[in-house]
Amino acid sequence: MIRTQAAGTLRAEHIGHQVTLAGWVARRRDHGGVIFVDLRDASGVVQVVFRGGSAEADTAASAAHVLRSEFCVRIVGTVERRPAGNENPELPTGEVELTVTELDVLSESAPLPFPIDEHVGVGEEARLKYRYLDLRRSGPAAALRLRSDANRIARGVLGERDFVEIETPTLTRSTPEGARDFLVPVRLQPGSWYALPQSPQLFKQLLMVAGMERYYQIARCYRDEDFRADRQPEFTQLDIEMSFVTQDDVIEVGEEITAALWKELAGVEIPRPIPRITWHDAMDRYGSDKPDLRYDLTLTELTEYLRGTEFRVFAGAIAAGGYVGAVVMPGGAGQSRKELDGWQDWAKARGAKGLAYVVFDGESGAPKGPVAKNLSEEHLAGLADAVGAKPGDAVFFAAGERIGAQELLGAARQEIARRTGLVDENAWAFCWVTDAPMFLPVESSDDVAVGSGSWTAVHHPFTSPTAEWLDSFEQDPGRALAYAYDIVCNGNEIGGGSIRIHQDEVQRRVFDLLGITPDDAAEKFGFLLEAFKYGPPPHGGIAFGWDRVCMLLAGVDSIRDVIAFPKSGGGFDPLTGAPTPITPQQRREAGVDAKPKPKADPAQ
RNA sequence: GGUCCCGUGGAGCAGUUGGAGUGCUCGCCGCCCUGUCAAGGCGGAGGUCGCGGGUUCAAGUCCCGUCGGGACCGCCA
Repeated sequence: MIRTQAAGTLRAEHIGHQVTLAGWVARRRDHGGVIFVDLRDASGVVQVVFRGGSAEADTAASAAHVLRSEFCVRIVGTVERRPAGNENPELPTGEVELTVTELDVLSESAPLPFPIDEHVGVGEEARLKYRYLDLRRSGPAAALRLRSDANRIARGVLGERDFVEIETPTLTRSTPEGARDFLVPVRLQPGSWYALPQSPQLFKQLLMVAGMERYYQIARCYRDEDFRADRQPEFTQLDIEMSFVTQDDVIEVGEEITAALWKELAGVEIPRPIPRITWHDAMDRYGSDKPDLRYDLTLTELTEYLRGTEFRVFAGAIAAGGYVGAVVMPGGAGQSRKELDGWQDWAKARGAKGLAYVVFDGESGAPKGPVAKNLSEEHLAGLADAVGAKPGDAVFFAAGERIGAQELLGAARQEIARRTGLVDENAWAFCWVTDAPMFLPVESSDDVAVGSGSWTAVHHPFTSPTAEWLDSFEQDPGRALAYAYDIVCNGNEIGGGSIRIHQDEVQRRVFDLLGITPDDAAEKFGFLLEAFKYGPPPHGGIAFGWDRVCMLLAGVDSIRDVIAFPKSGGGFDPLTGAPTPITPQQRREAGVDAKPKPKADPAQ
């Protein structure tokens, strides 16, 4: 090593020691006769002092005048106690300083594109283009170190429980998650393409057939869909699969990992067991399959209460077998007309027709507003009680197809919480959402979901129905439930999984309902079905959205902050400039334009 | 594919109903300075106001288009 100590580790006990440090010039304070430099390395910062005195110290001091921000230097000196009154209690090393006898400039730094300074905000574009400089800052660096700790903790929990860490291919076939695939041309077989895995789903099931019994992997996954603050097309899962388990067993492991992470990295003891709510209850009460339970606000269904109303918006939904519901905005009656109109724009931006509302007068409690005029005396009289509103509150309504209307109210619930400060930013609220429906009706024609039936798998087509529905899911697919579960933290889905189908006959019936013919199935997942002929064990698993988990633990707003080199919205990497066009020769060699030769698929 | 917000020296921001010369803080360069720690003092350099078009006597400001970034919807566990 070219240094004897790490800068941030120097303490009073080192006083008198001659040490060699190496790091970067974080800041210099040149007083002419004495120069202070804050020397930073990965461990922290220590103040070094250039002062004349001896021949070599004079040489170092005069050389120090040319030091600039982020010069990389090696420094030899003596650790000394700072003069009385000059200690800096803000710094862990603030009791001491290094008096320099030798300075060696290892490399110089050009003027920086932005300051490497804790208290200066820098735009994300600049940060990502010079991410290596951004990561010299303590905040961004800490986020990556936290992620490393999370990996270590998860490996520890799983290792203790005899899980086997196994890597699976990234050049493979399409997997059944239902997102768009990234495709890779294959030079050796022009016209044929690999897909990058959307998850290791099929491989981890094969590993169960292989008798590994307990598998995990910190796996890179690829889905060619649009970006969000919590979504990149290239992301990481902590992927887990177990044999001979029930849903409760998987949930127990999931809680163990979650509890360990939050205990060590957030200093929080998560109360266990983590509460469970069924998917349908979550939709009914919170209008979301990933409810934020940091606040209490719930939805109220009014379908029965308002039956018989003449207000066309509600009557139409009820007549069509739909749903009418409401959510209260505490104190919402105090909003101006403009603010209430703003909610209409908010709803329209989400694709809704609008957001009907009634406000209750702050003193009389009398219902007011355009919708109130359309409701009968009776309906108005009992409304406040029905939805749990007090004088001074506002109530928003949604009507229409059940899930769609509930989701609108769920989004309104969140927005209400945000605007009225209901969210406790220091709270951690976890829950499991269980008993997800197996199927949803296929609506949009551009759905890339597998199969051509009128139903699509909510999770993926290998998800097992619950015991109650095992024999009967075909009879009422819309109500059939699956052993599928998500873990939710503060309104973020941080993980999800299911018990898989391991019986041939059940799998065939599910494919049948999804409109996947035996030929389709053989073509898409033939290798899996083949494997399942050879004594597949009952199995199930879970995958954590690792970027989101780290984002929450780091207390940041975007997964970009916990990814070393993230991409920006258009799939563009501001640092490398990827993606780039390819040369004609690359195009030729890659076989991008080649037609596949018809041939027998050896996987069948 | 859609909605909203942003784009002004290297960084972060201000710039009013369109009105003379685009301003501030930090950084950068030079000089001074022996106890600072987001050091201080003096001086200096650095700008196609993202780009293109339009309205106007006059555009950083208004309009249209376009590019880039961000948030959201669609899409996606």
